[in-house]
Amino acid sequence: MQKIIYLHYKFDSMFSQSEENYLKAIYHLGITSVNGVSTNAIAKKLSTKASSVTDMIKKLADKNVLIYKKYQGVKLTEEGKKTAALIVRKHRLWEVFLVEKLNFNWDEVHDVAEQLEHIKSSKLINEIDALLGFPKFDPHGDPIPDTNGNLHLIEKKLLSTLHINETGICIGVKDSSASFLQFLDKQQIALGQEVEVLEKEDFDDSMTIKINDKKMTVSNKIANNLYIQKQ
Amino acid sequence: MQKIIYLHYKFDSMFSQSEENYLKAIYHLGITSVNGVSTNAIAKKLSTKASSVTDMIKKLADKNVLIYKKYQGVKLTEEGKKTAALIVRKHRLWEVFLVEKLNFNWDEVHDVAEQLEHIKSSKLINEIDALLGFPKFDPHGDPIPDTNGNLHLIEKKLLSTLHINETGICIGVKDSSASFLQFLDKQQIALGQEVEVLEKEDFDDSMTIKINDKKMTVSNKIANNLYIQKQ
DNA sequence: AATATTTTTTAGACAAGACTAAAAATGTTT
DNA sequence: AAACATTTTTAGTCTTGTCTAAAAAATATT
Repeated sequence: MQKIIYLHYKFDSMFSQSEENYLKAIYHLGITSVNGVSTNAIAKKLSTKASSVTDMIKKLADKNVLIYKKYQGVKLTEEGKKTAALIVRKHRLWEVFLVEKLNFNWDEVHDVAEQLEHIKSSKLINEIDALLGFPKFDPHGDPIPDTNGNLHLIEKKLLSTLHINETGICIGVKDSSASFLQFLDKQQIALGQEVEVLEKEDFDDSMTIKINDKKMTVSNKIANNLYIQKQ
Repeated sequence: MQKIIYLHYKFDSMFSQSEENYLKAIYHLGITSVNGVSTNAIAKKLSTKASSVTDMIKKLADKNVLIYKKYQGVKLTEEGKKTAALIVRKHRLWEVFLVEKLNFNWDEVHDVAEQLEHIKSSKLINEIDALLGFPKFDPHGDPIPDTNGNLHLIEKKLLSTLHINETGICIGVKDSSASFLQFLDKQQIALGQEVEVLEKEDFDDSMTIKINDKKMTVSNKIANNLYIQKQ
């Protein structure tokens, strides 16, 4: 008599930290494009070499989280998308936790969340979610995928695309580098504030806006990195 | 003209996850003995092979966190002790966090804390410490080292060493395996409860105690794993 | 003190993940 | 379509951390 043992491979997660980082990078890169994600794009995103990427995507293809045809780039499978989304979920929930509960500023959370996102415990992340009151967005305005990896996309435009007299609410940043976030802090620009476009300068694409009841001029680079929800 | 670059190796931590696990194991094993910690003891603690241990302790000796002489076992240096103590600090603070803030039971925290203890961010752990109100003990009654790695030892005895009519307070467990902790839960024995020894049985070293105003008989195995603070 | 046993170390191998350099495929020009 | 440029892959190497098997040292036993 022999007992059959069912291996529950999907118990929590079967991916190494490195594999998770690749999945997340491909997920982020693939979200915009309909085509496959190129080896070089992945290498650039992860600050690694194309040859290392080729090695890893072969491994991930064997694990059925992505489709790989030589020289054709890669595409995540449904399983791959879900796995990646759940890592993103963890990352963003930890960011909210750090800001809401531990007095981190929004420019300090990234590196720590980058580590915390790899902690394997579904109870842990669900309890964090509950502790925070099931937030739907992280401190940079990015949406938090639900427990199934689905995310509720919200309509948003870059500030730079608004026309004169249009108004909206500042709901996110495209560039979430510490330097940009610190710049916004200095200018007292924060998410949730109301914005109105007063003037646009053709010469350098700068624009004059009223934000938080203060009038100010922002460069195109700034306007290109602030997401606005149209009212 | 050449700029001199000072490398701040001590920034946060220069140890790999594996190195940290070895340091912690040696720290725990060395706390009791005055002699060095043997290769085999480390291998057993980490469920690895003696040959792997030899490799690693050579590397750690090169990094000046321990003293190693062939066939003589190892001893942590002051730097090694501090490094290890700070990992233990993180582990125990995370355990408190999980129990106090995330509804974990004391028998569920170990594996998750084992992962969380490797997160590198001094701000993170200090904020967790503050959020918890600077606790001095973890959920199993073990002391939490301070930011310098020092720990305040408290006088405690095993329940098994108490004599008839002696009383005390249950303040910790020696064995913190899930099965022992679940057993205590079932018996409604918890830290903080008052204990009085009513009877001791010479035959099997079991003892009858009054705990939490309930009379019960506990085996020697139990009494050997419960720490009592004498009143 | 000699032998047996246990512990520890060495030597060599392996897997994961990264790298360099060169080859192959694809894309772009003219 | 041929030549050039870019991207991607392959082949081989390296590091970290692990392992097995065998050798060496320390400890225990007779």
